[in-house]
Amino acid sequence: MSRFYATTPIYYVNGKPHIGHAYCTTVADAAARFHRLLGEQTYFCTGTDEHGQKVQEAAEKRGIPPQQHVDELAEAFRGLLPKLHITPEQFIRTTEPRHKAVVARALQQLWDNDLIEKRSFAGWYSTAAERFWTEKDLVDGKCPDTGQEVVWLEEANYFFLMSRFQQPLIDAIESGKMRILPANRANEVLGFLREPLLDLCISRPKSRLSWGIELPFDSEYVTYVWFDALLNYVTAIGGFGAEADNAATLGEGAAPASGDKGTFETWWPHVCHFLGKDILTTHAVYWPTMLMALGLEPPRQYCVTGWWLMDNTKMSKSLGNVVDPLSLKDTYGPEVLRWFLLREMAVGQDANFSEAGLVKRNNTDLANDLGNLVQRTTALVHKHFDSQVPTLPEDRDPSPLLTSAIHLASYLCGEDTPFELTRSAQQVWPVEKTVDELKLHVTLADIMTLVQRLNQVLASDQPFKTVKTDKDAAAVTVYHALEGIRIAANLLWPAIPHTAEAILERVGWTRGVLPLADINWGDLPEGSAVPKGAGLFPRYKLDAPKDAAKPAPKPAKKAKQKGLPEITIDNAIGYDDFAKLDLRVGVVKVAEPVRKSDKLLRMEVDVGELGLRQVLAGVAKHLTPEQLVGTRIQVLTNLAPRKLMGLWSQGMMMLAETDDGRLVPMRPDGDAPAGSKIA
RNA sequence: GGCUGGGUAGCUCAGCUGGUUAGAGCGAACGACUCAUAAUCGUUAGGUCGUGGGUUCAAGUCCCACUCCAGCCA
Repeated sequence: MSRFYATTPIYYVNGKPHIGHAYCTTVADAAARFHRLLGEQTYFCTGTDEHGQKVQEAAEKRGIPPQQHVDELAEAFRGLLPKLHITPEQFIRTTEPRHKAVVARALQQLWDNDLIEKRSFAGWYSTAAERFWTEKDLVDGKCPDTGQEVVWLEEANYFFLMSRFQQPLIDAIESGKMRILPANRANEVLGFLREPLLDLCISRPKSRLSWGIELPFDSEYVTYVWFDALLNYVTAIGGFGAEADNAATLGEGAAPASGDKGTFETWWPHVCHFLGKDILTTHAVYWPTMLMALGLEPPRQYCVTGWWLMDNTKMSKSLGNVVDPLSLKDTYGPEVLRWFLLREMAVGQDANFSEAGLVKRNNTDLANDLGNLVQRTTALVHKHFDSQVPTLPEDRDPSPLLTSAIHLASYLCGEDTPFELTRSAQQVWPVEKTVDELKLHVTLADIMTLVQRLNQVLASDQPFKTVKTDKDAAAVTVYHALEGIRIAANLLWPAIPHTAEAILERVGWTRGVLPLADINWGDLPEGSAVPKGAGLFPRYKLDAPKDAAKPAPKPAKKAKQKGLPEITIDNAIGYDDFAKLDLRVGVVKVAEPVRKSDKLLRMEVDVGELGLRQVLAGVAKHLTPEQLVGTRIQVLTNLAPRKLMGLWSQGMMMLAETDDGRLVPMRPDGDAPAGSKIA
């Protein structure tokens, strides 16, 4: 059985989590889940990087010990995961004793094998940038990055002899042993490796940096970020003697499951490192050479993700263009955010982030296509099939289009079934292929073609019609539609896990999410109960940006119909404009004159679920309080509140104004209760 | 400055080893339907495939130059 060990970078705790962290982790989570669907044994680890100067300084600034400082920040990162429905097997922190022990053992081994050397080194040091510069790097004698003063500093440090592994690394990449996706990133690394590879400085004197892991062979130094951070990938799965510590720290059940050869060999090198393109060199050059020096295989696979842009520039605090996309999870829910992140961005490329884009993805993919499909299908079951999965009648074959949907599903699941390609599905790949290539956006698009095909089937088979004349025919369509939904939901589980599980229940499936190999069309048990429920994905409307260039108002459509006179509407509004109005039936509970006003009446109006609203209306000359109390009126409830005569008005009473200036309240006919929407 | 990749319909992009009228999604327009969350289904979109040369019976698809953009490195 093949294995898949997914990692994210361990995130540096010098700030709060942002969309970049969330994205990379979400992709890794979804990829791990997809591999689980493929029947592979998977392990997924993320965590935090907690040493270094910036952390040390931040803690000093707050006047608290660094450990306390990082404990708090690590929690911010760890706490984000469940909010995004991300479920790693492990969360690792570099300040944990088990990890420090691994780092010490690894460094000692390299020292013993003469792969680490002490060298003295001199250069212009910039405190602000935390690094040395050469003479020609300097700009006007100052740090080229920060523009701050630099000082000439001479110090001895320890160097990892990385240069010795240049050729083995090139070979590993070119032979495909170390696979970097997307491919252009591999070229980038190879380009970097055309130049001579230098040795890597891996230490800092304690005088400059105390918050780090001490070198086992020189207590005057701590190790700098590389060995400290990158080795977490090995610690997490029990390398360098961490098995016992892991089991003790994580608990037996939570530690990586041991295979026949022990935990570390179980997972290494079946790893896929997910990372942003900004840390490609450290992961694809420093890290594999470190592993080679330690006698280990280089990582098998990398997935390099792009950046989310705002208005085509990188999101950055200094640019002030950060609207904290993460907060959108609170507005629209984690599943919608996950869907947007996974579906909108081609893995490896940059993409633009916008709330409008997220809303659009939600509305078109999730609400219109998927959610509505579930809704319309189960509605038929409730109306005509006693809320049970219909029984398939004998001797009735599915329609050709329905058959193609069935074939499409099994094709996605990996069977070599031919199916008819249509205009909207010209190219579809088996899930296994696109997941292997980590083109998850394509995987999701392909699965959605199944959803679209099912909508086509309903339009063409018309079960809502045939159910009246030929119930067996309707039963065939509805049964298979439910089955198609069940399989689509199963396949979508890696992206939208909670929703997928909810959909499975909705179609009467109780066996949960299955691996692809166990998905068989027709397993949905006839007669199982189909529960009722509300819509899965609400549609959202987003106000158009104020400054957006408004398209020229279109001339009103001319209604062409025989016998209907043509009219021209100069000030026509679209349905969307109308839909902005929240008109409700209200029941007047209290009505009284407003002091010092001969026009205004103050009312308290019950508008059902919206509660009691205070409404002021200028009708005192036309109506008495007695004519209003206890009666029903129409209220516009989402008009911006306004103060009149010192009193807030939280709604507008709808009135007809006659030519002679009388005001007549609009009274709802019938018995619609308070709060009913008027449309 | 060096290296790499890219400039294809309003937007986002597919177009493998050169070969019938250059494709999809979104948006837009029009039509159909009414089971459903005003949703769904269908039809339509004529874009000098960055610019200029070249190879070829034939180039978005190969070669050269130029230009613009992005990334990596220094």
